[in-house]
Amino acid sequence: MNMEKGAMAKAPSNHVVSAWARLLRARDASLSRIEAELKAAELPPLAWYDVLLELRQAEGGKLRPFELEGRLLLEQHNVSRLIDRMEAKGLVRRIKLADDGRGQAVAITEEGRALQKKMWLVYGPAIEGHVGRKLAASEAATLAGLLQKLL
Amino acid sequence: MNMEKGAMAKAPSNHVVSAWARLLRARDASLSRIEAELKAAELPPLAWYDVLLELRQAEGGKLRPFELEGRLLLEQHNVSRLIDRMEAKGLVRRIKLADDGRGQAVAITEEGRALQKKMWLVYGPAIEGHVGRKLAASEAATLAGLLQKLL
DNA sequence: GAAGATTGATCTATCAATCTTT
DNA sequence: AAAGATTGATAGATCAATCTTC
Repeated sequence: MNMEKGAMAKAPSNHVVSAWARLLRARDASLSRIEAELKAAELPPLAWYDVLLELRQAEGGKLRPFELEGRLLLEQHNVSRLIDRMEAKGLVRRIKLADDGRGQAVAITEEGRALQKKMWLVYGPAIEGHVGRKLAASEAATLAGLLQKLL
Repeated sequence: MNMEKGAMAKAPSNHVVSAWARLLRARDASLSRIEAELKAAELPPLAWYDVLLELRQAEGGKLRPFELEGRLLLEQHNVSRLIDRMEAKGLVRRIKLADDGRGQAVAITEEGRALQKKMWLVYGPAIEGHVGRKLAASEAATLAGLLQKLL
């Protein structure tokens, strides 16, 4: 019986398949409802919010692209073009680094900080309306704990 | 205090925000790992699997595009082009309906059935390896139950 | 050569408009 | 007009290749 390492996984149980299928559906359904609210408020997509929030929380309001990549689970080329668009809107700006000629830093601007706050005014209530409202407080905590195990 | 209908949602609790953030991350992380396995096996993306599975489970192995749309949470034009690509590969075929001149049905082909089985041989173990393995049996059942509430 | 990041080409997703049948 | 479905145009995502600096 060769069962070493992570290889040789067998077929999943019905409970596991059900959890996986519902993870996909619950995410798609909730996200599309929440994104619809942002869109109705004429705000940009959630990916922009995620970038702005990470930058705002970072030391000095800036991160290097590969750090954003890791935190947002994006790939390098996607980060590159996402930053392009956001820089074009004045939400972030690229800064050359003195100590490493290869790298740059992406810094949030005042406009970026303002947009992040403005988006949260819609995003927060949307999370509450489409997620929080459907769960008891203890259920939300349990769900957060179980999902943590999948990371 | 105007609190009628679904309007006026307030800011979400920390547990709710945490559950939501992890729902997004857990889905992205698990999906990218699982899709990577399909890709390594030179198999098509999961969306194709979903279509094939829905068709196989449907009465007569066929569904109308708008039925697929509802089950897969896709939009009409996306279904239209997804079917285009799958039909080009011989996995499904469009059939004109006698009773409703507007509509068509999408039917799974033998090649489609074969591909669905072949994909499951990789997909099933990938679900077990990236999801099932990280949860106790009772945890998977609890997770499935909580996610159900979000639909 | 490897790390950090970008670019060109291509594929997919999305929006608005269109077409046919009911 | 409404339902079912498709199409043209465009934005975004993905792949492979490239560029610069370490």
